[in-house]
Amino acid sequence: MSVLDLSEQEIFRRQSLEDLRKLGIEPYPQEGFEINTTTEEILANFDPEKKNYQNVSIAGRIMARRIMGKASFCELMDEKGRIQLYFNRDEICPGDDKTLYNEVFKKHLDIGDIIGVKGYAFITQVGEKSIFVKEFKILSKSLRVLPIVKEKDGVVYDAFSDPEQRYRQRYVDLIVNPHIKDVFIKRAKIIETMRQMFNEHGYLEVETPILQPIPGGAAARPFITHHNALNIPLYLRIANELYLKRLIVGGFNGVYEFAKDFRNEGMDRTHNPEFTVMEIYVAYKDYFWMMEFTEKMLQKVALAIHGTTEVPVGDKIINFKPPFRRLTMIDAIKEYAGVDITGMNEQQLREVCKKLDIEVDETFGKGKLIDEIFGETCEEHLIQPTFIIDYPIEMSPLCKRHRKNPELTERFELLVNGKELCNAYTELNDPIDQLERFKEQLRLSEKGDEEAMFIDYDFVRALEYGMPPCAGMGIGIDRLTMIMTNQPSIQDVLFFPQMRPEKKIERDEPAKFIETGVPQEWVEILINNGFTTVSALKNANPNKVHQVICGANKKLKLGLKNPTPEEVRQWIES
RNA sequence: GAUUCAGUAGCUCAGCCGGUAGAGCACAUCCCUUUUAAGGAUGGGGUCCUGGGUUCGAAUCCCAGCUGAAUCACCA
Repeated sequence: MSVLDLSEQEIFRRQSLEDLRKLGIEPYPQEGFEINTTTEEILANFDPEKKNYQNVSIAGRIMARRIMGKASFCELMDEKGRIQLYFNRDEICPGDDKTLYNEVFKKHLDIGDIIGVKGYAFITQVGEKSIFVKEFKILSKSLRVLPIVKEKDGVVYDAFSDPEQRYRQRYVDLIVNPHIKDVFIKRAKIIETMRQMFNEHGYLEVETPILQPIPGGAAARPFITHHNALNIPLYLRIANELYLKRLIVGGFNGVYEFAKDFRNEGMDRTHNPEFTVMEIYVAYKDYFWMMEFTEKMLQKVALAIHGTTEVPVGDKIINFKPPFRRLTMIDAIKEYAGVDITGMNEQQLREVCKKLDIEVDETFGKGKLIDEIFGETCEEHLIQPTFIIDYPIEMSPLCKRHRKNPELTERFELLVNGKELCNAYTELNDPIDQLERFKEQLRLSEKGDEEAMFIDYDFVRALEYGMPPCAGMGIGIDRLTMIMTNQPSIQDVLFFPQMRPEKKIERDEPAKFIETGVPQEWVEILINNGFTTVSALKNANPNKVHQVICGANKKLKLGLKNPTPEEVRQWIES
């Protein structure tokens, strides 16, 4: 990296780094730094009358500096919060040599540097709990300038708010917007709460393949990759359902997995190509049992995060207190679209769509038509948690037929805030029916449905050995976190959401320019004026190049002797 | 994929009926012994996203592109 690529401030910081080394101070020391408390504990518990916290050792990042002659204040931020540090020249440097304060502290420390300090807690004249620093140690020098966010009386100044930069450089976001951490702490708590509940029931947490030869268990386009040693294609899983059910065949009564799934589809506020789903399968249960289990689970999660079942989401309050409303899909359509679709055939359903002004495709079968009607007319109304039950059979190839109506399946989805949160079935364990359903999917696929499922013969074989009756449920952890933390976008509940790659500027070494005949003094000027590669220079108009570099020479007052246009032509044509 | 908006200093943004590029914070030098969005003085720092066009002259107007955001559409 050339010095010209650095901002002035970055150059100053690199200079400080050198100066520190010259003073015998290693800016990146090997040894650790013992800490014995946190900013949070001191601020919460320090009491001058008790004379506690008189020997503290803490470490963190410098987030603000106020220097005034012999005394200075810094703000130190650790994982838990910020506390003010008080530096006094004669305390830091008791002898005659004031270098440590005047040079090291005042000149070579910057906002963003990580330091360790030892000292005692006290209260300043203005009444702020602070640390009186007796010693400090540089633990890591920061060479980049942090965006500085200031705050007074709850008003934030110069917030670091550009979403692109926040997501691309999440580490900076977490430093300067520490409240972002809360979302992720809550996310971990949500998962912990669920895991604890499952374990109490005696269910086993398992891991199943992410690289799968057949991407099964859902309808979605997969990511494809290749295994060299076996010379076969492999898919990143779109779901783990079929593997978990194999384990139920194998004799476990309950298995669950927090799984990263991958789908090669669009990205938006509620979709990221990789996302987390929790799936759980419990033997000898049906979907009614699973609804109650799901209600209890969500109630526990809401209580763990909010201490109440009432959760604020946007301008709404969502109440996770069981029991949740249960509504069949047909009744939902009756209620919100005002149409009774009971017993309708495909043609009649098409007419309903037309009447309701719902766009449909020729390839849609009955199931998809009903799903469209439901999606268009009902979803947005289902704000409070609502189980939508008994889906048409065409949409649910892994779900058991309804015990009373063979056109339907024993499936429920839980809708919250107008969005699907959970999906669950009484699982299909009839191997012959399962094979038929897979074959129907194959027909849909041949008809052009890109998301129709593949046939997994090994899974059918497993069912042929016998799977106990079983209920299964999947829940989107990212969406659950969005609801529980009141975040409108999936990007805000993922540390590192998928982004387009950053544009890289191609660049040749200066030596390559010199090889083609460009005098050394002009190389950086060319690079800085957009001719970053030799080939870019070769493709340029010689007159333009001449004008640009002569212009730069004049503008930057470099005092170089301008080359003749003929010389420039030779660089380019050589 | 469609529409709208945005891209100017390290950060937040102003300038946009064309005429030498601005502020606050941050940074540098100096002053200041308890300050707190510390303060005072001085100073440095910009391919005004990129490429074309109009023009004597473009950050500003026009066209195209890139990147991002919002809304909508699509997607179990």
